[in-house]
Amino acid sequence: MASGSVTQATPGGNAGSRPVVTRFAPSPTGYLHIGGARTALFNWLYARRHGGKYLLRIEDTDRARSTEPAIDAIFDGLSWLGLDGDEPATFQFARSDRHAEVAHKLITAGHAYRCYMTQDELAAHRAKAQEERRPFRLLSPWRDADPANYPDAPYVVRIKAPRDGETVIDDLVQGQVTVRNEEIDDFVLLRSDGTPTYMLAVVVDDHDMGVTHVIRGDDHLNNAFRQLAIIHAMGAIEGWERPIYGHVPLIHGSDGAKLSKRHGAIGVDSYRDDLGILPEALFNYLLRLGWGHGDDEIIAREQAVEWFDMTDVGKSPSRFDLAKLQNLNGHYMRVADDDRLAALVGERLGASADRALLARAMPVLKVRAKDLNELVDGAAFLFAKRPLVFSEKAASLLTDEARERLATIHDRLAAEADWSAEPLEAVLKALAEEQGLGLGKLAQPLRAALTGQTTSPGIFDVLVLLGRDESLARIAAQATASAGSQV
RNA sequence: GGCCCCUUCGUCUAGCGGUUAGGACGCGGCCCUUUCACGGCUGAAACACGGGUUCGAUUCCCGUAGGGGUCACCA
Repeated sequence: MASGSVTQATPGGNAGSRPVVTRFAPSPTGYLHIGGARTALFNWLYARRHGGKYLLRIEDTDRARSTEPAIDAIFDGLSWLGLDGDEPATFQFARSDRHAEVAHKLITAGHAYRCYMTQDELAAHRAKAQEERRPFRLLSPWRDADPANYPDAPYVVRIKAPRDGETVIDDLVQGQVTVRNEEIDDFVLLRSDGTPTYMLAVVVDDHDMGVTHVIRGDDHLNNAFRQLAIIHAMGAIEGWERPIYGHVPLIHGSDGAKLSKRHGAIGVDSYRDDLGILPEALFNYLLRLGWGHGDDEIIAREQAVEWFDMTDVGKSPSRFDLAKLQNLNGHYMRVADDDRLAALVGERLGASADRALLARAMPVLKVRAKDLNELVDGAAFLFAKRPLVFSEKAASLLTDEARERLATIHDRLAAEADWSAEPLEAVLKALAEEQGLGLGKLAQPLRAALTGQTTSPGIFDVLVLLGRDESLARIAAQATASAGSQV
């Protein structure tokens, strides 16, 4: 698959012939966002599809920005989506010594060097380049300096990047991408305090973890060329192999701009807790963002493992569409287990909610909701206390005429011994026919009296769910009250 | 600005030289119906533009335009 650099040998070849090992390597500086979740998903899927391993690595080398809550949120989000790593996660910061060790090997072999330029000097060079309107390219005077001339001052370690030729990547998603080596600067490997940079750490960790396939966001495509410089150098020293890359296009917000806090860049936990999304729905949605399998839309986890491949990942960025996610969520709620849904809704409703009642109501409740929040709203009438609170529309339904009918309905229903849907329906239909009315003329006021709303599950289901006593009490409350008062 | 990538309905996508350009979400209409949903049927809606290559381009090549990414002692 991956070809070598045109001008550089790639000792050891590539990782394509080994068993697949993928990894998801988030930096814990924020929460697990939608883009990260999809990257994790693709890595998981690719590993499963090819019978390989899927690993996790926390890139916490930025001590100032890495936080414990962020790490927890990432693990929590991944776990919720069923994307736990196959082995305990690696923490990058803990491996600093190993990273430094590699940097020193690079120096010894002449592939890296100490650079004594200060940040002020660098800034000055950059400013000058800016002023002269030419691209800034670092040319460190220390690249080929004699160690005998090293001053007693702080230094960083820089890679001695190749300056001739070009580097080629055969990307699983993007295809063949070529960059001239002169575009690759002598980036920093070790900071002046001796700590490794991200660029060094990823390469070393990926190598040590045996990662064969690096599947990540498109924003890393340029980095791949830098990382390859390190890999090629270590390849010359110890035979390191280059991984196979797959750079997945980014997910944008609904306005086409980069996902930001303003639109959609909320954590995965927010989709669960605030938007009431089911994990299987987000899984399915994310899967279809950038990847397709013919006309298939509803794709279960097992099916995804069977079908997924990186070659089917599209090359263009996609926009996040909440409406579609919610539609998918509606589907998954309808097929979800009633007890599970009852538990989820129960959590949100608090201890007072009767789980058994919720579970019994679920079949007629869940077809009317596209997320857990709507499910909670739809279930509210079950636990409402008298006197009911009426919506404006429901109140307007309870006219004097309607209240009179409710009185009749109350008496007829009270006379029915078998409180189940069929006989209750028979009673109301008989009454409607007797009065020469459509069933709706009776059902709508009844619905209002029973639920305080104008929409609800089928009225006979509501009657049964509420039970004889509560139903009759709610009807009586409206039948006896005079129009206008809302008891 | 340099470098890299991308471009099919509003959105997600199928398509891999010859199709009435298909599906899904959303939107409109109809049906079902005690409300709202679900479900069914149906309608409007796309190949960014310009050159090539070819008997023939949505499909291949080159430009243009637009969009995105990246240029740190952040990751």
